[in-house]
Amino acid sequence: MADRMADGTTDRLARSLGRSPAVPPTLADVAERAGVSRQTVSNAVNNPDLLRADTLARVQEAIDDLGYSPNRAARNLRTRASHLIGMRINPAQEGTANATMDRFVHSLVETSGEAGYHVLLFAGTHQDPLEGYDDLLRSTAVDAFVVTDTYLGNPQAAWLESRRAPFVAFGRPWDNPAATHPWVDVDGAAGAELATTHLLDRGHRRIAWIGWRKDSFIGEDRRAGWSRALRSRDLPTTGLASRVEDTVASGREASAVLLDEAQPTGFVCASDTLAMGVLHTLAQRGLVPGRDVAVVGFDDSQVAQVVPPGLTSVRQPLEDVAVGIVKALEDILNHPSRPPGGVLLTPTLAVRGSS
Amino acid sequence: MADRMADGTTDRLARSLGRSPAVPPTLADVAERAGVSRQTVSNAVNNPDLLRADTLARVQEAIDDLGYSPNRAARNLRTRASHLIGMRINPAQEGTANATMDRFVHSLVETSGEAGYHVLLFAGTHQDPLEGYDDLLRSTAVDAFVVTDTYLGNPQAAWLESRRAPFVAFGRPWDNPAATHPWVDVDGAAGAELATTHLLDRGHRRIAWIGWRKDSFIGEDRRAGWSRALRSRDLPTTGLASRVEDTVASGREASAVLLDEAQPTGFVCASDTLAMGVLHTLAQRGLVPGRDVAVVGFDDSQVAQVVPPGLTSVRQPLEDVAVGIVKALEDILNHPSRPPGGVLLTPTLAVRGSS
DNA sequence: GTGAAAGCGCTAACAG
DNA sequence: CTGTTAGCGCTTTCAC
Repeated sequence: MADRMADGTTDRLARSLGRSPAVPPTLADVAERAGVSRQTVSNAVNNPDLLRADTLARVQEAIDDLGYSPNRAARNLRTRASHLIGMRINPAQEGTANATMDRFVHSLVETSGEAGYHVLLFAGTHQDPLEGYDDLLRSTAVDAFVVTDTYLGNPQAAWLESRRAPFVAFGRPWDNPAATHPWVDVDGAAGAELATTHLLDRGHRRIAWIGWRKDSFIGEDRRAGWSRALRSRDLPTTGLASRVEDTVASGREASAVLLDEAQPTGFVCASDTLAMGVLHTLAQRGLVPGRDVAVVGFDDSQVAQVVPPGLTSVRQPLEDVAVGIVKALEDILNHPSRPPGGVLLTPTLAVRGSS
Repeated sequence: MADRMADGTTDRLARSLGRSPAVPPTLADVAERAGVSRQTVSNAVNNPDLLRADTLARVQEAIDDLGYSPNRAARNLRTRASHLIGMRINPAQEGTANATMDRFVHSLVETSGEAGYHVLLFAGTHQDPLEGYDDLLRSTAVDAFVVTDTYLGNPQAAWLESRRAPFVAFGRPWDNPAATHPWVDVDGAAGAELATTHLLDRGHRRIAWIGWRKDSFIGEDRRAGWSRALRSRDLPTTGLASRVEDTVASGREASAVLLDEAQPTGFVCASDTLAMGVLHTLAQRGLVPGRDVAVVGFDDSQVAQVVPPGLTSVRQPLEDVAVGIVKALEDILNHPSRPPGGVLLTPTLAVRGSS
């Protein structure tokens, strides 16, 4: 011990000769300065209640003077926790209006930061949905994952469950009702119903739907909201729906066909991308959105916000999603026994010039 | 040592009774299974050349069997490196077309992943530009930072330099030519010149500029490209430039005034957000972008890509920026002595219907 | 309330 | 080429 102290002091000396905190101070440095043991400093940081007020003050002063912050690696090693949340991001989709995930990342970073967690991003490809998770898990680099693309029917959830890895999903376990992980999702049917009802309130009676292919759970969910709203007023849906790929071109083509064959006065779309396709068709035909034909998108992307004359769009409460996910994360991390549940949030409608 | 071995064996037993890799295997587990020392396993992972081929194969087999991956916390503690790159993200800007940073994050995550680094995101506010950096630095949570909003004249760069913290900036040190940190940037003047020349080639002679306020280094740089292109052909710039805030409304108002007072046939804008403002004005006046008036934006946002009839826009090579930044990061981390430099990349033009 | 001892899992340095 | 020793900085018992 005496040896170590001596070495420590020498280190201090060497460090103070250097310019800046190139080598950060350690617990031992603080202890020495405050004239207490290392454990006392640790307690001052982690269990301040255990210290006498005057001791705490003295230690705190030393901490401030030295600019001490506990070394994460050491703490992580000891506590077997990294306070890092892993999240995989897929390549950015160009040529679409989709930016939900980017907006969500912002919310997640802010919310988890308040809870003392940082977000670790890793890359993934659509080819191998499991890529990246395994390594991070085995090397105990993260405490938990946030899984976001459950809608693809991806196997991450099942795989993570089998590895007993803590995670929370943004999105319901559509294809696995027996799933036991916590999740947070937004009620897409309610969103589409909100959008459709909005158009009904504006006097529209023939309202078309442009959505995704039938194998998309989310797409079918949103579509159900549209048909529910129309049926509740005994209005027709036949011939008014189209299921296409999520591209601007598909939205453009689908809306052209619908306009010709079904004469709708309004469109509700499963995404802003598809809604932009509708705007393309209207522009081509010299029709003015909001005056001649009403259009509503989904996700309230930046595109919806800035395109003239403004695209009315269903807005997912991503901030609340992040809050719910972080809450669920803390739950499973701190109370592993507690049974996990799901949370379904309700979207709102951002009304703009297109309706 | 014998004690420890015995304990280790007991641990193994306990673990194997559990279902899954709830407790990941350690170096010692692999060593025991392969019948070698722990150090040999470490070498197999980090310096495979040091091992004889047959030993390596045996160790590798044990590693695979056990699904071993080195514990990051332990490795980080020992090597004093986290292989984490910190990056601060500001709150998402709603109501604008700006998404450069989101696109950049994707590229950075992918590129740094290939180099063995993960990206740690932390939140920040415009209020305190230093918030978050200090703690991460002192707790040695990250090996380096990527600083992105140098354009605000923010003090991070100077502060990080004074703390001798490794970092690379996306953006030139405009306000500090003496800066000694590496940086990567995109030549905004070249981009605006490219855009302006494009309109000149299409026959336009009166080309207006809508840019940012004079205190924006980036804005002035881009503006210089516009005026350079016009002056080189002896064309007028007087009365054709406007400096406003980066909002759609400002772009709308500025373009309306310019249209009335200077009769431009084309607009080059410092951002897609401003360009969208121009599209608003055109829509209001029944003018068709690309036919009646040409518009070019900056950043090639999703908005530019999907808005009818497509917004021509200067595209920053963010993938190359990320590659350059990661390269610089590896340089300063592995060769701290090597003098850092700056890299200036040239943007391209994505031509669409608006021109 | 405070202090001493132990050890998380790994790798750098050296010994064989 | 392989094994032994030591210790990164911290927190968790457990004495005092």
